[in-house]
Amino acid sequence: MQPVLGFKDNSGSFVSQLKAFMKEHLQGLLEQAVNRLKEQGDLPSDITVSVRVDRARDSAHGDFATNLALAMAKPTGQPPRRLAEKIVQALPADPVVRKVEIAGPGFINFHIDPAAQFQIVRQILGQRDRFGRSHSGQGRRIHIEFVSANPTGPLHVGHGRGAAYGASVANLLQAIGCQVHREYYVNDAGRQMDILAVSIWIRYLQRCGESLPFPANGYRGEYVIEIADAVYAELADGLRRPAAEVLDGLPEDAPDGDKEVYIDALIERARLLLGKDAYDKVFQAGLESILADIREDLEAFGVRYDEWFSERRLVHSGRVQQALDRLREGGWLYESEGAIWFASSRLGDEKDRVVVRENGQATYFASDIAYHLDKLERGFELLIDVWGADHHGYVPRLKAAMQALGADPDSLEVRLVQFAVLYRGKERVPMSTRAGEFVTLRQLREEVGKDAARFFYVMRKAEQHLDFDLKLAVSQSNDNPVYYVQYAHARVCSVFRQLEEKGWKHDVDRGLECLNRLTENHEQALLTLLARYPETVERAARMREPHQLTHYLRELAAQFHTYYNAHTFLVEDDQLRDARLNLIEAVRQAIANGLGLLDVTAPRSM
RNA sequence: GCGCCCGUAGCUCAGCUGGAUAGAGCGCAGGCCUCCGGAGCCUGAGGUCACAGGUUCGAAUCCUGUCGGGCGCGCCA
Repeated sequence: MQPVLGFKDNSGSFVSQLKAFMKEHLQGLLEQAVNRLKEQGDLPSDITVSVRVDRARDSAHGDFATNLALAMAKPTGQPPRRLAEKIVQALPADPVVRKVEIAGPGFINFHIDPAAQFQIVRQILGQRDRFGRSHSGQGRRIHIEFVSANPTGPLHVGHGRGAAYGASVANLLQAIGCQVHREYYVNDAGRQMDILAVSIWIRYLQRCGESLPFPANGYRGEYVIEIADAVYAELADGLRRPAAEVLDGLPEDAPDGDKEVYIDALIERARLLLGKDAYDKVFQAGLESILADIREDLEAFGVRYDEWFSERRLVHSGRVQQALDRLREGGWLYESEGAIWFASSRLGDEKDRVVVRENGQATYFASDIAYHLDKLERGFELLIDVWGADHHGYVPRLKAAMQALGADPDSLEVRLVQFAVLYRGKERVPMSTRAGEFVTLRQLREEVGKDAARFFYVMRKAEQHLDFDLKLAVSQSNDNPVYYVQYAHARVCSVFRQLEEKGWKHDVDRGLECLNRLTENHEQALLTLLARYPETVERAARMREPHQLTHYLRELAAQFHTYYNAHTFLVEDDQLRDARLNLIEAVRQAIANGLGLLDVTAPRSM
């Protein structure tokens, strides 16, 4: 492997490409300086400091800066500027560091040798699609669960953000060398599924010609009718029962009665009249059809899972019972008012929670505890759950459960995603989930396309409310960030097509040898920006903030467009030309890699 | 009432876990340009970082309180 930077580390071997972040290199130098001062007795040997190097915001402050001296001033009782002087004196000589300055209250500013900046181009062209990936995650096994919408209907736009966010975070973690397991928890065991089954059956009966009302609490979507039709096509009148028998003696439905009581009674009636096998057939038809739809939808959205985990399987395997037993052994369960409670308030929750209802049925929370225990037992070190922000009240109880089961509460990390509000220009798009008239994720995708949807969804911090402008997302203008970034990529490709038309050839090696021809301000700016890509991926992954990557890509694209407008790449001077082509090819590669992590395509032409 | 999240330029938002003169895009004002790919480029105005205290060398960032907005607070999932 060719060294990226021409410096050597302590052991005298070349610093490997993957570790060759300038920041880390400077940190190393500073640590050496501190150690040297400790040996000399200029610093107390028991002092521990974490050396941090940041990029300078202002180029007048050089390229990198550290506040080390400021941070050490207090513990050592020495004035920061004096400390800074000592540190600078103790700093080992290094070829890439051109100048070190002390500024302001005691900052140490590093000026990097411009020649070292060129090496990023060599690195990118060498690493190609591996550029920006690292091993800092050390193969840590991470489980990430996201979307996990009930399979009672198609995904809507509210799920879209969780999907885009979860998938991007998963990609980022994988990029820094974590072993990531993506999972969808299929809630196929709860009462909601029975409501779906019964909704389908009623539609089916209507299809058969029975005249009976649709339950107020049933699922009203068009898809329910389609599933009912499919059942009818397969079984004809096989599941038909007279309306009078179905409705006989049922309690009053809303508005006069209680719709919850009514639907539960209707479920019981369906079970009774159909028998277990036939009822399961309807249930299964609904589940399979909707799950298939969700899968296909997500697939087209660029989201893939390693596993679709069935709640029903979990329940049938006895895992819920096991989890409850374990809690009981730990003394966390007690009985009250006929129900069994988990004493979560002892672990920070605001009140205790029911795990087994008065009617003997385990709650959703109980199976969720079992599910998370199962994840841990599968050997994952970190569990990341991505939830809608409306579920935030649920976090303390699940954390409490983790703790009661003997797990480190930090092994569960819940990421809350705020809702997105859709706009068309200035106009807000109405989204009423209740009436079944919601905007589906599929509709969104059809309107703005997968790429724009994925990008827009993660453009903001997850905990920030998102205004999603559909009109902007489809516009072919520089105001549209996706278009702007993709366009930069296509533009590079276009330059290479132009090159061919002119009958010239791109000599990469010659370009690499002539990188020092890249002396323009625009070129220098691009080089520093490119060098920031790996750090950006690293930080975005560590902080679970894909929006940092979208912002970076926008910046890189903007810088490229500026460069494009200021300078001609296809010049007669072939050395300069090849150097510039290498630079823009590096830009293209960084954009392609970044977009790839967001599952957004990088088009060669638009 | 309690809890979680948010409050930064006219608008939409960044701000690298406490650093130097708080940034970008759009919009606005002025001036150039027609170039490899669709209009671009440069300059400028615009801020009490919601408010008030506190922590310290140093706060948009951390702590407390107040105000404003969003969302939760089931033996639903």
